[in-house]
Formats: sequence, structure tokens, C-alpha cells
Amino acid sequence: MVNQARRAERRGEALTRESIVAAAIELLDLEGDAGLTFRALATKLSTGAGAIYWHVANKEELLLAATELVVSAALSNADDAGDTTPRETVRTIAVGVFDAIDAHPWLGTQLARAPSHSAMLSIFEGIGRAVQALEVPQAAQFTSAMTLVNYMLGVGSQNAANARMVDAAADRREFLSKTAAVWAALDADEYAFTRTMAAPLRDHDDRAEFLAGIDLILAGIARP
Amino acid sequence: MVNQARRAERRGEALTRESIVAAAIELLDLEGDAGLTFRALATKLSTGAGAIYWHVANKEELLLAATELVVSAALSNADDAGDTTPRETVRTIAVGVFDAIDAHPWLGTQLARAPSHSAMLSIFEGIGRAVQALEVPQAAQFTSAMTLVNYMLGVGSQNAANARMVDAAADRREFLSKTAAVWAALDADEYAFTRTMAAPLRDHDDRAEFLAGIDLILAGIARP
DNA sequence: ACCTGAACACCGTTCAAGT
DNA sequence: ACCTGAACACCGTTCAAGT
Repeated sequence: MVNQARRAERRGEALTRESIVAAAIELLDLEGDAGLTFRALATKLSTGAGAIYWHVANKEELLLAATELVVSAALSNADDAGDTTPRETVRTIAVGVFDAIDAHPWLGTQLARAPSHSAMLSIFEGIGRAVQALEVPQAAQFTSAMTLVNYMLGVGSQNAANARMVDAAADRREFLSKTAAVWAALDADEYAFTRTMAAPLRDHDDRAEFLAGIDLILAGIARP
Repeated sequence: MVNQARRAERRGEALTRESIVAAAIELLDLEGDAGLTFRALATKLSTGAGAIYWHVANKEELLLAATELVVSAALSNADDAGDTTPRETVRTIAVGVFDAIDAHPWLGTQLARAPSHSAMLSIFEGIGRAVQALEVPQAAQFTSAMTLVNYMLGVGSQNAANARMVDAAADRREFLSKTAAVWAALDADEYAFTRTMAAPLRDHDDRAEFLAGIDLILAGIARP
């Protein structure tokens, strides 16, 4: 009886792995990494916390599945871009991952946390093929692909961390200009360089900056 | 009376912020990220969990202090290297951070988690000065320094994650060769590139590979 | 000023019991 | 087969009470 009531609340939809992962993503997007708890998830799905464990082994597996789903969506978008050069392909994949992390900041944390899983492999494969197409010598392909992917990972975790901060601050622009103010006020001797970077920090565009880094690495790859 | 007994156990040493941070680092090194709890820390320091809060605001501040201490030690080592070229300086700083993360895997997670704090600033400053010395044009300095630091961050979080995995596996070599075997067995169409990278993955040296990535970026920076 | 240790409000996960 | 919901073994953090 009580069961039936519960099921009715979720409109007869059975609890499935897919619906659980989808709800987890919604929760992560809305509340951030800390927002995903089995109790909150259970409430959202009108069920008990324990029920989720029948479909998903544990929290790690749930996060892995969420990551995989979001990344594969981003990469299949990138697939449709119809790039004409390998350089463009690298940029498309990179921007795809960047935008996915922008839309789902928890993804940055997640990718940095479990680099060996399937989402990471897909990214590595896509980048690697483009590197091959760039006619990078066999021996340099590993380093080239890894450098690109590691850079993407670094920016991703930065963005995830920044998103956590911005949550506290009112918005991103304000956050950047506050940080820039801190940089500008640093000790003139100890932080001579960083001080001069306050203005670029305040005015930069994250996405453009990210792509500039990709281009820098591509230039290094192309160099004999 | 009971107080006196406690104090005697820790040999009369007062509980200080420094001793707490040092104990936290030991715990993190020995047990990993999950090993640092206020209860474990209190036991190690022969005190109560609540006592720690008189010296440290919360867990985040504690992790920040631990990160700062380890990074500044690594960077001051790098300072003593007596590099002759800016390229060498970049490599020395990069390797210093790499080795610090190698010795303290939790550091990789931590740096990726809170990029705006003081440890990250010190790294950025060191790299930035070297970039300036490379005579990179003003407008490109921000991108150049950020790209290097983000790459270092990406590798760092990878290494932290790998260290977590290796804990489960017997040792690193075994872990790499197992992962390589998985790569080699991937679908021939879907993972054409990654399959060919199984051998490089198995045989590569982390440190050398990391430096090769730094050199790649440096080559891109030097390119007109 | 500094410390104690119980208590609070959470977690992930398990599992007997239900349908 | 699938779900419930109480229970277990943890967390970080607070705080009245002690010295």
C-alpha cells in the first residue's frame, strides 16, 4: 500500500539506473558536489535511500556514470562539428569539454579525481587521433596527447574550484575583479610578476584564454 | 589532573598550530586524503577533537596550511638550484612541484581544489618570472604562465588519483602494466589510437613524461 | 587562555523485513 | 525482483564545562 503510494508519486515510473543518474546530475548541477547525497537523491526520486543501492553499487559508481554521460554527450556534439583540420578537431574537443565543465562544474572535480575511467579515455582517444592526423612522429604522440589532456584537466579543476568560490561571491565578474584587486595589492618584491597580471586576470575571457593555451601547446607540438 | 596526564603524554609540548599542521601532514602521507580526520588527529596529538579548533578554524584551513607548508618547502629547494636559464628555472620549479606531489599525493588533490590560495600564487609567481625572463611579449605572459601552471595542475591531480589506485594494486609498475593491458584490449575501431598507446603507457617514466610536456609548452611559448 | 568530551546534525552503506 | 526504513559506523563542528 505504502509502496503503491510511493510509486504513484513518481507517476508509476520504475526506479532505473538511468533515472537515478539523471536525478544525480540534476542535483549536482543545482547544489554542487556537496548536494549529492543518497538521502537527497532518494527524496527527489520519492523512494528510500537504500533502494538506490539495488541499481547502483555505491556513490563512486554513481559519479562515474554521471561523468560518463555528460562527457559522452559533449563529445558527440564535438563529433558533429565537421572540422576540416586536425587542429580544429583538437579545439572542438577541448572546447566541448570546457563547456561541459562550465555547465557542470562538478565535472571538473570528477575528471581530475578518476582519470582512468571511460570518460577520460574517450577524450584521450579523440585528442590522440587528431594528434596522429597532425603527423606527429610516433614517439611523440603519447607526450603530445597527454600534454593536451592534462592541460584540459588542469583548467577543468580550476574552473570547478572557481565555480565553488563564485557561489559564495555574487557573480563571476565580481569574483574576478576582487581577486584582481588582491593580486594588485600583493607585496611588490615578492609578487612582482603576479601584480602585473592583475589587469589581464580581471579582463580575460575564460574560454578564449583556455583556447589560447591549447594553441600554445599545438604550436609546441608543431615545432620540429 | 587528567589534563596534566594528557600533556605529559605529549611530553609537555603545548598544542600549537604548527604541531597540528605537522601531524596532519604525517597523517595525510600515511593514510591518504581519507586518513585525515579530527578524531585521528586528536588521538595522534593525545588530545580531544575539539581542542584542535582552538588553533585552526576548520578542516579547510588545516588543509590549506598543510598545502602551503609543503609547497613552500618545495619551492625554496627550487630556489637553491642555481639555474642559469629561464627555461631551466621553469623546469626546476615544475619538477619541484611534481616531486612534492609524488611524495605527498594528497597535495595534487589539494592544489586542484583551491587554486586561488597562497601555494598556487607562489608557483604562478615563480613560473611567471621565468616567462618574463624568456622575453615573452607582455600580452602573452598571462597565457604562457597560466598554461604551464594549468598543465602542472592537471598532471598533479592525475598523479594523486593514480596514487589512490596504486594503493589498491600492489605497486606502480604493476598498476601501469595492468592499465596498459586494458588499453591493448580495447575495441580496435572505437579506440584505435589509445590501443597503440598501450606500450608507451607501460614503459613511460612519469617524471620524464611530465618534463617532456613542459618542454612542449616551452617550445610553443618560444615559437614566434 | 586553553582544553575536554559529550552532543548535534549530518554522511555512505547494510540489511532484515516487506511486497 | 525490487523496495523500505531503521540501524551502524562513521564524519565535521559546537559548546558547556572544566583547569
